[in-house]
Amino acid sequence: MKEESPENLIKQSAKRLFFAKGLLNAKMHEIAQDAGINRALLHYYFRNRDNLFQIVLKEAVDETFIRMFSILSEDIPFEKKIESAIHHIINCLAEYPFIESFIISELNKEQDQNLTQPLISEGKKFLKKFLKEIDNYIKANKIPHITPEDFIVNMMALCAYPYSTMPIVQNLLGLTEKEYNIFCEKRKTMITRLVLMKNK
Amino acid sequence: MKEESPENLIKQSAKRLFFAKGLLNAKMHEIAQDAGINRALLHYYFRNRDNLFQIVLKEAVDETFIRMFSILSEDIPFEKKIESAIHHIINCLAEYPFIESFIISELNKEQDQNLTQPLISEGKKFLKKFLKEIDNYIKANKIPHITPEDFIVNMMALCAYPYSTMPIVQNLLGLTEKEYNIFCEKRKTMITRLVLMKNK
Amino acid sequence: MKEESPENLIKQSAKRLFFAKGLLNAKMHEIAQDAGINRALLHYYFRNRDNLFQIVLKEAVDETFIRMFSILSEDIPFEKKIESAIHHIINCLAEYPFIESFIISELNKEQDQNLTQPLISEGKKFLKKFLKEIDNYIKANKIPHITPEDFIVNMMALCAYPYSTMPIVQNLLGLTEKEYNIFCEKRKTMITRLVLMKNK
Amino acid sequence: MKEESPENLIKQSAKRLFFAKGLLNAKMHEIAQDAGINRALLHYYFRNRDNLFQIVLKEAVDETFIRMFSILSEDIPFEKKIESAIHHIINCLAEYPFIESFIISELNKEQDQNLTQPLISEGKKFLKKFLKEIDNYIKANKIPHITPEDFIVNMMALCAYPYSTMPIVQNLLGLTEKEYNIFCEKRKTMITRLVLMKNK
DNA sequence: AATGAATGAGCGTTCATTCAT
DNA sequence: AATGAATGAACGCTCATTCAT
Repeated sequence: MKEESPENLIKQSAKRLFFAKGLLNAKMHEIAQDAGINRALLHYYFRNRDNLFQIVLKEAVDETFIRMFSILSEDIPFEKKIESAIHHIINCLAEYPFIESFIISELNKEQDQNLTQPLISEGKKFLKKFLKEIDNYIKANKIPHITPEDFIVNMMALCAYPYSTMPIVQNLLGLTEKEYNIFCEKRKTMITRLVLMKNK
Repeated sequence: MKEESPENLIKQSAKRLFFAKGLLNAKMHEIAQDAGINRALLHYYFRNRDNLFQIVLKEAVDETFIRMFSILSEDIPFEKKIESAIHHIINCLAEYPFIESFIISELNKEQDQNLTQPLISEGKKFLKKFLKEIDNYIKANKIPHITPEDFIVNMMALCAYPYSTMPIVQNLLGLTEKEYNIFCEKRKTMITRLVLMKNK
Repeated sequence: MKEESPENLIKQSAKRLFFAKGLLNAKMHEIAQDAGINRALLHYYFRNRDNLFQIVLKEAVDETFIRMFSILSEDIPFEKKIESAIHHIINCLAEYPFIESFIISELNKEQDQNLTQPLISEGKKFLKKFLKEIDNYIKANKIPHITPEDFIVNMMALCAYPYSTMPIVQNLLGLTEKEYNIFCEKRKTMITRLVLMKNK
Repeated sequence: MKEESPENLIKQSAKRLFFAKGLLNAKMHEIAQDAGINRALLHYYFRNRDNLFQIVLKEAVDETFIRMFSILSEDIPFEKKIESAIHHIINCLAEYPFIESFIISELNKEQDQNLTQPLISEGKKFLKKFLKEIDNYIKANKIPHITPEDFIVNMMALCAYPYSTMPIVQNLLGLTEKEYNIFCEKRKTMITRLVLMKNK
């Protein structure tokens, strides 16, 4: 497999620590250790910390959010798209539960906003069209009290929250990691019904 | 006022940086600077970083989550309690949007689990009773496809998500800080209706 | 004495290593060690390496070269000024033999030219007037084959060379450090006579 | 041509960076890059940095200083020899202006004194004889106030100084690189007259 | 109570050097 | 002979913490 190359090993380790284990401030030496390589080799391949950030973040954002925008922009029935997007986003979050936390945490450091520039600009472009589409659905189905903005925030919230809060909620509910993943997985259909108001 | 004491100034600054501004890894010197005092004085009052963490975290957890448990344990009609809790949690998050992110981020460092010990144990005790109460409500109102666990996760998710993701979502929706706060505020009633399935 | 303050100790050590011992690339830890203090304290007082460079270099340049410009700009007889300047520059070089080497070495790294900006601009302004003064002297005394530019380069060369090359020349001439300093000191009058062409 | 061999390419690059461009602390990677070869190949041919130093330094010292000793030891009229030596040393310095700076800089690091051992021992042997020859010339021509030691230091100083200080002096005099080289070149005859006291 | 000064541990990064091919 | 990959040692710098006053 091509996965064995040091570049990929490093990127996998970085993603695992940043996005999967939630070590938002993982040290270079931790990443190197996780990848089973020397600290200096990390710089040999990725120059510096920021560069490694940008690369793994871009890949992860493309796979999850940009892909979600793409799914929701397809020319298929609205309800189908929503279901598909919910499945996609939950599948992604099951792999990288802390990706949103990481992005937010980086943003709050207020350094190079460039990191999320693509995500924001792509997202705005996408939203402009999509909010209208939601509005049509809301009116057509006479869904009360919910704005298009609420609709999309609700959808994301219901998907993402149990992942980003996993360390606490899993514990509170007294579930094993496996059981908790099943719990989150089952929510796919529940969330779809809830946001589309198909409560029968 | 008691607020002027250095202890309180420091705690306020720590909470502001950690929970309000989302600087999850704020440096001691930043906190001292924000409080307008000397870096060494910080250690004089709070010994070390971890100790400061514990103290401000305990206070914040008591004010938000323990208080929420308390509200939801009161002996008043279920729907009233839910509405009250939603108001409470959103009010708290409006002040400290990143408190959950902070807790999770600290937990992922896997050091002293003691930090959230009280939150977890209190929470488990509370949940044991409350999940049954939800179950009763679900059956009584014939709400389909939703488990008690879903019910509470949904409630929290719909409240918390727009706060923890504020830096992105506010930007994506093209709202000012003020407009975004109003947007979140308005969600109170929407969320109440949604989780209680009062869609009329 | 005020010399005992850590700032001054550090600056003295930096000057000693850079300008006196000729360790043009002295490490921060060497300077700290020479000053008898902690490595981190160096940054406490001088922020970073470049800042320390700038400060000690500016002080040394002001004391030696800017002062020389000042002496040679005084309104006293030409021959007196030359004699005075030669004494001044040799006295300075006796303390910091490698100051010129340091400046050149830094310049060749081609980073912040700002370091020597003041020296250059002050020097140009000074030279414009002074070259004319030399020209008058050359013509008045009918000194043959020497341009004003040669005159000043010769003067500096005769003073500076034995200092910048001390480690070799002292050894070649088989002199102790003390003897070599006396040798250089004695050159003051010889150089004065030579550049002024007073060979009687 | 033999010049194309990697060894020679590397040596040329090292000399260019060390002696011509004045990058006294040029990195191995800069030398390799300048030579258009791999960083590892540099070690293949020259083992380590110190070894490369020794080799290029020995070659340069032989070409300039040992050769100068040789010229000044020839059995021809004193004044002829001086003139010839001045021409030789200035020609050498025009190619490698910073060779003396490099030697001194290395010496000040106080590691292997072996580097300049040959230069020193050859020089001492040469000087022993030559100082007497100068002394004879001084007495024969009744040159006042100048010792044989001064004589030779003056000669070297007047030749070398404008080269080692080129980055500053060229700038101060407001000359282009070409103009400055001509300026230094013209000094040959002036220096010859000055040290031999032929001021007519 | 309050502060400037001081320190040790650690982090990101560079660099000469070596290894494997 | 030649090169990409890999490593250990060191360097500049930061930061939490302590000391002295």
